[in-house]
Amino acid sequence: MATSQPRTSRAEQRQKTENRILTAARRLFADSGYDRTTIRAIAAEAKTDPGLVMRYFGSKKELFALVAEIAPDEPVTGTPEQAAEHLLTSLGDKLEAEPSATLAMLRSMLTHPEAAKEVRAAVTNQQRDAAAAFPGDDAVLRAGLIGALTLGTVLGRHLLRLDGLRDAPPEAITALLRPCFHALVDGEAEHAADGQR
Amino acid sequence: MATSQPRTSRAEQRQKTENRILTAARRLFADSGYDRTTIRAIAAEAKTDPGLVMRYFGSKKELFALVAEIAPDEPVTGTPEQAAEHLLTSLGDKLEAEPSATLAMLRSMLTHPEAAKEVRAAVTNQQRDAAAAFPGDDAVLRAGLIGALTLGTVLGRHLLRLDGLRDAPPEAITALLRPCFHALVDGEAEHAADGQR
DNA sequence: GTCTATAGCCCGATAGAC
DNA sequence: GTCTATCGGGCTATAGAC
Repeated sequence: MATSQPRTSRAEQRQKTENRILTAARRLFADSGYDRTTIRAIAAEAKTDPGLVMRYFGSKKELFALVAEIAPDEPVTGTPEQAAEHLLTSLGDKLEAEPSATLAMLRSMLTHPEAAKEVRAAVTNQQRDAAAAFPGDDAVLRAGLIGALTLGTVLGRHLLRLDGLRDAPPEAITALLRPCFHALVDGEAEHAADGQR
Repeated sequence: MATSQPRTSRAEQRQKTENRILTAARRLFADSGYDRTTIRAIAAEAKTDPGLVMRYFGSKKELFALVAEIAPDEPVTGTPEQAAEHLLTSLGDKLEAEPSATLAMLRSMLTHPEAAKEVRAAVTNQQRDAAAAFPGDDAVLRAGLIGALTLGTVLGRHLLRLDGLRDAPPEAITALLRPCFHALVDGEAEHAADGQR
């Protein structure tokens, strides 16, 4: 009547397998993007079989949606100067280490429509409330530019691994971009091509 | 002995078909990236059949390599201020209209290794000789940042189509980025997080 | 030369054995 | 519950009919 009690129960074993699958999926999606990552490869890296992956997570699309995510940024508030510093700090964090869940999303954003939607939504969100903290009537454009610059810098560091960007200390990069961000927040475009300020 | 002379010779007809294939391939690669673009779809859009596409261009990889390209930027020279203005003008051109050959490359750069190599090479090239025109010992990093910012802005406009960036006049964007570029060229990082300049 | 038919492969997903 | 075998379908690439 009494069932034997193994050292690791079935439930525990299943949990471990699920976690191995999730970790493998995150890594492979981040490395190769949605299309080039196969259920078979995920199963192999997680040391299980493709059938289990499908059984646990339903479909490749669902698995991607589960492991790829962009952590929402903290809302931007305060004076323009505080907003700029906040955005710089946030960029510094992304440069320090971007979780592979985010890299999976970024890697796929140009070719997987679902990922494109997520990235657009994340940037647009941040853009909307950043713009509210900026003076001037082209605040949305300037906030969008900050989003684009941030994205370009993160891409250059983690995905394209450009010279210099690849291994510079995050503070060196944010220090260099500080004048950029403050200029964009304040909205002081310079008009002359030849006069220097 | 004399062969009849049709109004459009076989050679002309073939030329026209090849051109239709090339145009279709550029458009589809730019829209959907390397993996999601199929030879079948290219043939359908060019109003031919997949066999001919393969016959004319050998393989999907070769066709992509033929139609996707990044036009090399003009070399950066002159004083730091001139270099900054040159890079801004170059960015303005890319914002005005990016050829679909380039968009095809950019669309695929995160998931197709060949495209990644090409984009890296293009950025690194520009970065190298830009750095030579900059003062300071972290010139390579600053030049790399300008490359990353440029890439982010172009991506935001043409591929992600972010609010504001999508339809702003190029001059409005370059005007806003002018202080950024000049600051990065000169290498005047601001150090204090709380003091404003 | 142009196009049709299909080979050969790998995929995501499923059914059923254990 | 876990895993194996396989289905149905899409792809690139090729072979052969016209």
